[in-house]
Amino acid sequence: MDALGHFEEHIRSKLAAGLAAMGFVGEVVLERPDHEMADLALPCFQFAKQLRKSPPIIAQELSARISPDDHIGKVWADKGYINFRVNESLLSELVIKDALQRREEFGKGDPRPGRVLLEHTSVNPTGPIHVGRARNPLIGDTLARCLRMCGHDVSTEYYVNDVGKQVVLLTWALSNLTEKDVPPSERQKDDHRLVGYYQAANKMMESSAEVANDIAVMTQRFEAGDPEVIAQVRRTVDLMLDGIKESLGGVNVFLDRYTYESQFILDGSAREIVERLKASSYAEKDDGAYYLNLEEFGVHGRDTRFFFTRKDGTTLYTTRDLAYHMDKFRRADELLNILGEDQKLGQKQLASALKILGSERSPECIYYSFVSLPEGRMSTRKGVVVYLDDLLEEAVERAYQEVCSRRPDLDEEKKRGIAQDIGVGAVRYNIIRVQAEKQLIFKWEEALNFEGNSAPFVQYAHARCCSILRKTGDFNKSADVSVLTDPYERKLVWILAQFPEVVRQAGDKRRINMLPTYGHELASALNQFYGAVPVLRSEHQDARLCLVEAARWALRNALVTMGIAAPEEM
RNA sequence: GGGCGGGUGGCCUAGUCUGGAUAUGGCAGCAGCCUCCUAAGCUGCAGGUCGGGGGUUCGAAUCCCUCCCCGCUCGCCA
Repeated sequence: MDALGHFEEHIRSKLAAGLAAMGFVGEVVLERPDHEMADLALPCFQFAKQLRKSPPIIAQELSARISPDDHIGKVWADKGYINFRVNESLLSELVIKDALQRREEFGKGDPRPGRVLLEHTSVNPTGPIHVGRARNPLIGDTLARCLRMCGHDVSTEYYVNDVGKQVVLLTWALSNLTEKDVPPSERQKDDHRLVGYYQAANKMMESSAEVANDIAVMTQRFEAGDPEVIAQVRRTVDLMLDGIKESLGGVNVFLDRYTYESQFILDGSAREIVERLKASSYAEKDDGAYYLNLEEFGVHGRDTRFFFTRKDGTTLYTTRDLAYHMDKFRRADELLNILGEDQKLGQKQLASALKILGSERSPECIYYSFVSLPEGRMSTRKGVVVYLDDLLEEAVERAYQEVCSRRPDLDEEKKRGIAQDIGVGAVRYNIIRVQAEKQLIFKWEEALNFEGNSAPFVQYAHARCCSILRKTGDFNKSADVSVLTDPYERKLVWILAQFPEVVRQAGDKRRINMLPTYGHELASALNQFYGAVPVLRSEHQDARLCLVEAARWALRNALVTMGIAAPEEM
């Protein structure tokens, strides 16, 4: 248990004992009021009925039963509440010691059992990744980092859709068209370059029966499991995927594994799923195509029919996805999927089908709303689109301009490095800070915000800590921190103490937007302390340096958990 | 039409699961602060029917009902 947890537990048990003595049986749930008001509090209204006394009197009597001790600094009753201030010296000592000793491990939870497989991104490899879908890798990667910080064993995975008309069409385009047939691409990266081929082939297929036939034949061969065509498509997809991987790497997203959809055709597992489903009592047939009737799974109306073969007997995306999930369950204990909100029905059907297949487990899904533009939904086809590459490039460039104007003293390489950290951080932070279900409209001025509630704000606080620490050299790391009694110091310690719990909750509740919220709060407390309390050449220099270093680790670890670099100067 | 998700000052947002004291911050606006550890900062001011209505409760942004608005979705596509 972290330091703060001990305090809470201590106070809770004292309260429970006190209430029991007064005749109350039940649960005691503490609250965290505004820090100005109290550290911890218990509203006493809930006990009024059972104890037949008014809340202020209960609070009064209960507070009289509890006296300050090594954990409790102060206890008092106020307006029906019983308030606590913890023993600040002890809290400071425990929290600061914890941070200084555990350093990059500060905030990390104890190892938890079970393997977690987190699938994210999985965007179709038919074009560069755009901001509309960029929430997926950023939420997925941040959640993976957060869960690891919580102590989970996590691996991340991208499901590559290398099956279907779209990728066959693209493959056809690459072997039948040349550079002359397509408009020049703005970027030489393959994922951008290939879009022209895809669009040109699409047009040709519409206007030429011969081309359409070529592609249809190719698609049939693919679906029949022709290894040659599958391999050819795979090469095309890999070209596109390399571009996507590069974009992801640009925002610090790296996946542990890429699983190709075609695998489940080649190894026969999709076929096996078909046979097993056909044998189930839910299977029905319409014009030769098989489906599951999911009426009794709470899927109503027209959605109750969940097709798993075409009338020609070939498998569908959903069939392969089932095979994939069965495969994932063999490799992990817990499955997490990050999905666009358009996947909800499909996932409900998939979960039902998994039950029919005899799986007791189903994946846990986290859905996000697409990022749209002020003019509407993003679409590569319509040209209303902002690519992740463009956003990142712009963010890094803007950051570079800022660094140049603020820090002309730095050398070029350093300025570029800091600009990179800031640009990437700003992009990640701005997407992560909003809860996933909320619809988000992309605005350049917000995405490129370097002030206020932004990554650079948190990074700057970290750089400030580093700057102080750099100037001082060695100091007494076991200095007596009980001298840190200034309100700014106490506030900072209090927020520092929440860090382990914030990480835990962000992971357990799958609400990673708690991380930026906390990061901003922590950075803000550090900045206020910085402005109000001198550290260097002050009377409590060593104690304050300990606090600064503890804050430095918390800021750094919070940033790293968000996949954002913690530059030492900026 | 059905299902799911969102609606919090001009704009963005936390809090909603687990009801509790004056609703969290940011942006934009206004007024201040760099002879002192980096002003990407700090301080102050101004700005709110928590979509509307009803209910439950000592107490509702939070729970229940209802209505409104926005998004997604309802393929033998992937």
